[in-house]
This record gives sequence, structure tokens and C-alpha cells, in this order.
Amino acid sequence: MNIEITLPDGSKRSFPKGSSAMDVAMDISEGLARNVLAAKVNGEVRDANRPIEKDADLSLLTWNDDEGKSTMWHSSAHLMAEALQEFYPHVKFGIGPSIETGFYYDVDLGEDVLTDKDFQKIENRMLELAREKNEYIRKEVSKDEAIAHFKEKGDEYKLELLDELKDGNITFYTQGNFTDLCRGPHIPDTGKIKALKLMSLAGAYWRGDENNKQLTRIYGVSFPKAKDLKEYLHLLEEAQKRDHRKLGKEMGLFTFSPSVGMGLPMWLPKGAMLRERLENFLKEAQKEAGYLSVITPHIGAKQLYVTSGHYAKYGKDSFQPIHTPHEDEEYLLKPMNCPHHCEIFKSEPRSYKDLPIRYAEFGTVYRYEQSGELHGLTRVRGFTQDDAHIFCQPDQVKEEFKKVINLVLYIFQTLSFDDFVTQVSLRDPNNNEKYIGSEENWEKAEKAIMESVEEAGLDYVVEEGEAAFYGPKLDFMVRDAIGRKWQLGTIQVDYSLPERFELEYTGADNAKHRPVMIHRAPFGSMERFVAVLIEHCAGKFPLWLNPEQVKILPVSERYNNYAKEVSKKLKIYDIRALVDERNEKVGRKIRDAEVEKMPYMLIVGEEEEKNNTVSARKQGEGDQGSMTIEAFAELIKNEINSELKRN
RNA sequence: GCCGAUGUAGCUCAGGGGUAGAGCGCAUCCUUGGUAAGGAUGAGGUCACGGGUUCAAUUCCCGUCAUUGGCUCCA
Repeated sequence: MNIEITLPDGSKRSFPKGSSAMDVAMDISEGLARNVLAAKVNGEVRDANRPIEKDADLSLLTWNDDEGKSTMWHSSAHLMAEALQEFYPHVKFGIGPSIETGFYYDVDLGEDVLTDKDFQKIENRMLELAREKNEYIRKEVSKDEAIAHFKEKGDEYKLELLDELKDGNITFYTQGNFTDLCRGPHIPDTGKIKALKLMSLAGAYWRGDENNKQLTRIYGVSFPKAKDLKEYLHLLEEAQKRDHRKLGKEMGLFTFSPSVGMGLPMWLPKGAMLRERLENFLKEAQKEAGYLSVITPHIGAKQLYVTSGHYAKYGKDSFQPIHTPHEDEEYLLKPMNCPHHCEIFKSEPRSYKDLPIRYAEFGTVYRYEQSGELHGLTRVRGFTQDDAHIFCQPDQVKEEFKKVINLVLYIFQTLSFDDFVTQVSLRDPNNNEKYIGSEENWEKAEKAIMESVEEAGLDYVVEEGEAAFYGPKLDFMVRDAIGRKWQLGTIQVDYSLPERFELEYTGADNAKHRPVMIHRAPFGSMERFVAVLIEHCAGKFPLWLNPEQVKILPVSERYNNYAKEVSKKLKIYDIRALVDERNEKVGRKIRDAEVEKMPYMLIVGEEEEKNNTVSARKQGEGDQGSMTIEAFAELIKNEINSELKRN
């Protein structure tokens, strides 16, 4: 009996019943068959050598498909497990999935400690095993059989996993001398793995719960060609060059000091210049959008946060309260600006005619993040939010929300941030006690966000369980140089705080009504935003943002005075210029300016001094010819205007 | 907080039980130059900090602090 296989291009072929995807591949070409890692049968990813029993849509998956890659990586995890079991016969296995790049396996090594010095021998053994071209053999087993297997092996983690599986649905995979509980699928044989590298070690709690035992997680990555590994490692190296911690230090933007305290960044003059410009840019946009600036203190009475609910939720994990000398008073470093802004709202009676009221503040907040979580400028203990709170009537929520979306998009566009993900963060449906506020309000808030996002035409993903404890939110996520995801902009709808603070306004009906709050921060925090910005542009900021715009390079010391004159003139045009007065050749001065990514260089010598001109050079592009100072200033202005999309 | 790694000159890093090394940067001098590295000389270090082993520790061991890759958490 034959079955009909439909390939992705729509073509149909007939095969004997029970043929595998591999047979189909062989039929098409041997070369293709060699590259097949797995198959998608009617949308389900399966082993390429598993028989197909009825008519099906089939795609053959290779290294060029994401599912092909992840299958290979998952199989590589099994291969690593096999090697580990040889070196550490008593090892117990947790889980070993593929991840975005590569794979890991969580293992319990008992008394043994693995260090990265052990990587080489494990890698070598894995490659040996790979060369044996051992097939990954799938076997359906009964639950009893499976339990017996792991009882004998003494692997309590697999037993725990088995506990949750239904009988009749359990499969083992075996390659070489290693058998694992696994749903699959796997690549046909270990020979497809030609290159691999173990990347790092980490402690990982069993099932991600810090009350459980910590296992050793070994990360690795594998490839079908040695060249691919080389390319990947090169890419990693390149990414590390963009790391904001490295560039921030080189460019003199910020610093940390153990004497000040971990996670407490200090902005150096150049970093402060950059940040100020970003702040002013946003302030201007906000002024136009009807925001009002407010300023609030860095500390607040403990009761303020008891009222807001932050204390109950985070009090014990925060910087502890400050005690005053005489009275029994307690103050907290502010972890949030919203309670202060609520009090400003309450400072006088409000009418519906006043709404929406939009209070904006670059508010510095302090949060006691866990020491192991601190990371450059992206995760710190003191940072400044570009915060604002919009108090509006319930029927204004959607419109206000959409306005904020537009503001965020405007800012991202201006800075050419185009590779972000918009994420709608909702409640965890199984964990209601994590949140405050009524069911009804949560539903209203979630509905408002979903509708705004739909109407704004945003491409978005929904993440359950990622909401703030007082409300759902829309987050703008970006990746840093090493691929980690960070939240930048955030917009949150909140019905709870207005209730807790008993905020109200008088409506047209002369009755008291409760406003709705929208929390929002387009950058998120200045620290994190600048970090991501540095990595995004590899330290080559747009001209309007760069701390220095022009360096004037006298051809010899004789022209230092003319250079200073030029610098003075440029300052009149509000252009930030420096003079390189060093006793160096002009070639050297150019090289140094290029390396430090100075956007423009002006070379001045006899010719320029005589004609009252400058010879301009653009970073990364080279000589732009000579021109008058006025013409150069015009050039700079035009470039800045086009960056900021204004005329 | 937990698991692993790291900490040597301003920066990047080598070294190793017995006077501490390189490149870059910095300073001084020579050179006065035309679009990506001119030359000479010199200054810089309690080898993160605290204990221990040793005749002797920067090196080996333990602890602390900081940094770092993850895990957990994230208003």
C-alpha cells in the first residue's frame, strides 16, 4: 500500500506505507539526505527515520531550519550526557534541552566539582562518540518499565519527571551506551555533529525553584561543520567588543567603585553629557505631549509604601528603612516614584476638566537587587527612571495609552531602534495571590491594553505572568550585544493605586469619581537605555548625542592658535569641539580620533589659516574637502536636524 | 542569595615558592609634520584585602571583598 507525501513546494510523491522522511530525502537526492536532521510531518517535528503511516505534508528539516538546529542541539545534549556518564559514572541527570543558541544539561555530580578545565576532555570524548555515528534509537516504553530503569540507575530526577507523565506516552532514546527519558525528536545519528564547544558552567536549581537542590548546568553549542563553530566564536568575539561595560570604560562614560557600593553607577562628564541630551530630547517631546514636570524627594515615609502596597510586596528585599535620630520614624529610599506622584495629585481637589493630568519626573530610585544579578548599567541598584504618571478618566485610558505608544515609537525611531519586541504582560492565571486589586479592575486594565495595542497596529507577543503586581503592562524589549533580553520602555495601566491612595476627582455630575493611572517610561531607565544604546551603535552615537562632535587637528603646533580660534567660533554655533594640541604628526592625530570615534575631524594648517577655512574629515568616511567654518557649521546643523527628523 | 570562574602598572594581559614583565597609554626631550601609529628617555605596582603553611608567599591553602558566566528574583 502506498501513501502520498506532499512536499512544501506542493509537489506530491507516492511512497510505500511506513517509509520514513529519510527515504523521501534519499529519493530526492543523496546530498539532501545527508543534511536532513529531522522532519516536520503534518506540522509535528519528528525523527527523520520514523515511519510515516499515512498521507502527510512533509518538510525535511536541515541546519537551515530553526527546528533542525534545535533538534541537533538537543541531540548534542544527549551526546554530552553520554560522555559525562563515562567520566562520572554516578552522575544523575536533570533536564537537557536545546536553547536559543545551543543546549545545556543539568546534572547532579554528587561530590564531584566540574570546572571549565574539564571541558576539553569532555569535548574530545564527545567528538569521538560523534564520529562513531551512533544512531539515536527511539523506543516506546511502559511507565513501569521506565520507572524500573531509573530506579535501578538511581536517578531520582528522572523518576520525578516520570511521575508526571502518562503511561503509553513515554519514550526512551538510546545512542551508544546512553539511554535517556526523552520525548524527542533527535537527529538520525551522532555523526551529524562535527564541531562543538562547551561554553560555560552554572548552578541551576532543579525545576527552577531555589528551594530545590542546585544542579550543575553545563552549556554547550554544536555545529554540522567546523567552519560554523569558528564563525560563531568569531561572532561572539565581535559582540563582546560592543559590550557597553567595555565601551563605557573606554569612552569614559561611567564608572563603578567598590567604595561607593556595588551596583551604584557614577556618570562621568562625557556620560553625563550624553544622558543630559537624551533627557532634554525626551523632555521636549513630553512638553509637546502635555506633560508637566514635577520633582520629588529621594526618600519617603515608610507609611507611603505601606499604602501603595510596595512595602508588603518588596519591603523585606529592599534597602532597609532609614531611622531618624529622635522620633521613631522610618523612611525608605524610594523604590518607585508613583506614590509621590499620587500625593501630588491629592494635593488639591481635581475636576474632570483637569484630566488627564500628566506628571513627569526623571526620578532616581533605589532597589536592592540581588548581588548576583547586577550587570553593568543594565541592572543596578540606583537608577533614574524617565517616569511619568497619567491620571485620567476611565474613558480616556485607551486614548492616553495610544498616545504613550506613539511617544515611545517616536523615540525609538529617532534613535533607530528597530529590532525591539513589544510584549503585553498579563497576570499569571494560576497565581492570583501575586497581585493586588480586584478581578474586575484587572480585566478592565487588560482589555484597555489589548485594545490600544490592536488599534495602534503593533506586532506583539503576550506573556502571561509578567505583569507588575498592580497591573498589566506593555513592554518594549530589546536585546543587548550578547543576546540577552532587556525591558526598556514600559506602559502600565493601574486601577489599584488610585484606590489605595483614595484619589478622586469631581465629575460633570458633581459626584466623586476615581481616576485611572497610567505609569509609563519610554526609556525605562536612563542607565539601561544608555547601555543598550551603546551596544546598539557600538559606541558610535548619532552626532546630536555624541559627547564630543568635532576634534580640531592642527598640522603642527604652529597652528594651535588658529585651531583654538576655530573651536571658539564653532561654540557660537553650539557645536562641541576640542583641539588636539599634542605634539604629534597629523596622521597620528587622525588615527587616534578615528579610534575614539570622533564624528568629525578638522585638519588645520597653513592653507586653512590663510583662507580662514577648515579641512573636514568624517569618521569612518574620510576626507570631505575644505570649506569655511560657516559652511562646516551648516553641515553639522543639517546632519543633526536630519537625525532628529526636523527642518 | 546560590553554583562556577577571575582579580598582577591607567588599559589589555604574560609570568611564577627567593630583585616584578610586555604592548598600549602617560611624562620629558628631539622632531614641526597634510588625512589611520615619527624617535629617544623616563615615571608608574604592598601582584584585590585578611589570615595560614614555609627559612622565604605575589605564587600553595582558607576566608573576605569586587568583577564575571549562569540560576532564582525584578516595583
